Amino acid sequence: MTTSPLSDSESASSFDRLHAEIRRWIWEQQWAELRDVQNRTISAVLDENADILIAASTAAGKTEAAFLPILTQVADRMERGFSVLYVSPLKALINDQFRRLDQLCERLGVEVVRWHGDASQAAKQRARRNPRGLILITPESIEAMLIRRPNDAKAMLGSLSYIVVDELHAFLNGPRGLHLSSLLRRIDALSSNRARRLGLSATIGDLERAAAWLNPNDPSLVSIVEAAGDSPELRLQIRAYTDPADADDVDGIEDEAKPVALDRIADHLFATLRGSNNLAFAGSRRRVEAVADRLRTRSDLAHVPNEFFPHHGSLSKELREELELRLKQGELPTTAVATTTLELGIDIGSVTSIAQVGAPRSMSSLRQRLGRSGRRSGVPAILRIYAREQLLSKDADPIDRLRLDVVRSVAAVRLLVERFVEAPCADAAVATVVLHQTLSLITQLGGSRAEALYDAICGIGPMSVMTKRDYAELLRGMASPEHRLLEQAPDGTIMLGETGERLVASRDFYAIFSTDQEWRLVFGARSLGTIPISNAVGIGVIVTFAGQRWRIVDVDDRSKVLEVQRHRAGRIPSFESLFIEPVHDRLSATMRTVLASHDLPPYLDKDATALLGEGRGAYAELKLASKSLIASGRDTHVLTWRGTEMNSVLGVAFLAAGLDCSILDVGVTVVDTHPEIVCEILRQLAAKPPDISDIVEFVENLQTEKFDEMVPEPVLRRMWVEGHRRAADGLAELAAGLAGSGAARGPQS
DNA sequence: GACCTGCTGCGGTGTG
Repeated sequence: MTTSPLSDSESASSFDRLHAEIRRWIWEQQWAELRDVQNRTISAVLDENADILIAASTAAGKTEAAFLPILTQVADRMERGFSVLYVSPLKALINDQFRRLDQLCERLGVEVVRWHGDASQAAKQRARRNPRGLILITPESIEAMLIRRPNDAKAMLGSLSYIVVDELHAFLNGPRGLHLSSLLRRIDALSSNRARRLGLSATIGDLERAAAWLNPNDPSLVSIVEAAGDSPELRLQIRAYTDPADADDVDGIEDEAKPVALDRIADHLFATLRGSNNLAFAGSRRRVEAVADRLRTRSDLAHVPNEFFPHHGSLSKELREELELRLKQGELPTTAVATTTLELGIDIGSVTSIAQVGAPRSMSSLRQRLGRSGRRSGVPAILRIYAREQLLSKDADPIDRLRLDVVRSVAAVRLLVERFVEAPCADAAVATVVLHQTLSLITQLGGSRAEALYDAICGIGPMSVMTKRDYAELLRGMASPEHRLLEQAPDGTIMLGETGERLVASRDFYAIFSTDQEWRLVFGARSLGTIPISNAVGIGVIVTFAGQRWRIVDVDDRSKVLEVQRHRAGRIPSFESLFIEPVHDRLSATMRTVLASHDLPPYLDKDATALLGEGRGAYAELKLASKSLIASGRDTHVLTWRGTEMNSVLGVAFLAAGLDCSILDVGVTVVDTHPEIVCEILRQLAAKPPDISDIVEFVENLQTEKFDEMVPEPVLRRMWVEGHRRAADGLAELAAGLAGSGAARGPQS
């Protein structure tokens, strides 16, 4: 405590500019020095007046970087109302940050309040009466505050100095980001001075887009503080495993008579990961359960304590928190088998290695996962990818012969080394969010006019893709006798209609995403978690869940509770979903590069090396370097080597031409159609590309978001067009290339 | 052939 914690003069100068009490606090923490991100953010906050985007990898000290200078500026503020609004996508993260900030803030005499659904009502009430200092809140709680207590909201949020958005990358895609972006605009409207915005983010693919999210008025005014990547040494291996050709359920529970790839993957995980802390990412909840079950069985057979536990969104909070605590304390070796639940910022400490079951599909996810390993300096990050392929019969489909799971694993490693991360993409949720925000804003204001509503919600930012004409049509649909969401007074004021009142009053209104109804599994007094309502249940049915096996002993259909007891045998419940995680153009293109090259990466095991060789052999034999169409039985595969977005648009163009098709990761399969015909269609697409407003008529599943069923169909179609325009613009060029390279002969064509 | 996230206000009962 006697020595200065700072080494160079630049640090010293930014350190010296912090509040005296904060400097004392830093000394007491015994920090050796301020990190680079922290120094640069302190200057940006104190010297400039712009919004700030802080992009740095996990555990780089972003929170302190933002809050040390912010607290320096607001510590002595006397004005009523909160000074700083901190928004987080997770309640758990709010609790973590509260623990980190509370002690420092107390020293400064700055109040901090946690404001989310599980936070103390009494503390919220106190803060409502005397709003001061920091408020840590979720988007949904902002929504509730604005519509339930609009007057209090103005007193609390009407004089903010700063808005800090944590995990900004989590808001760049999808409806929740659009929702928050609208809420922040509504907060701006409560105040005469716009609060400065700071975004804290993991490494992201497109800093410009993130800056535009933060400040849609003028992205060029956003200062970007990007941490120099100090990536640790990476040790990696790609291992491959093969399922039998006749396996009917490769993610089911173990059957000794019919072993599948997952059994041998579990053997290797058990032998390699036991005794240390690790994360194994298995993709789906069903596969997480399947892997955790196999690992527990192996522990039982070896008469050793089990140290492998499942972690996913359907497990009860208690079970998840027990596991998170066990990982963080690090006293017992622990491996969590997880979906994406352990990617975001929850504090679980550092782990020895990362296992990835199945080839990665998203580079930003892969990087985020890898960031959990090798966080101490001098310790390497370790990644093992377990690719799964099928034993092929003589008449196998040519696509399967390409060994795309091994190839995608190798491609992902290449992109990891190149530091590629996907940029955020356009999404389909604009109409749902505009409808939701229209109801919400009318409630907040107690009625409004169409023009004012349009300007407030769609005037600027991502929702501006909706035109005034679309908005008028949306309002008419909302007011129609079918929906009765809105009514219009004789003077033109728009108010809530009968159904609108009921919708806004319900507890389910605040969140912009919907959740399916579920069964809750209860063992004695303990809640284990939930499974979708679609699972067939009955007394005597055996399920595998939370890494153990259970027999259903009672079904309460009214409260949707299943009472269970422990059991030996088991079946894994299904968590069905219609959508598949999209693949980016660059990953598909890199897969082709991998197939076309001849290097044998040293990090492949024997089987992966052999399978990569097989895939390359098939690629050469099918002449795919020059050909794009492969006949397969009565079908034709069209290999675009593009991502999911482009393949979807091409698929819709085939539908419009009267052909059935399905979407692949690297192309499209046209069903019951000869390559010559497909080639002819492609030539037509190249010569006279269809208007996207015409082919959208062939898209069937337009209603994908929470309130879409109340949006007029023509509006949904126009929003789809806006979201796919970029891909559609490239359709003619793609089709010309594909038609020009013609057809390869498949084995049985 | 996918994943994740969130929630008000009231009335009832129990406790110090």
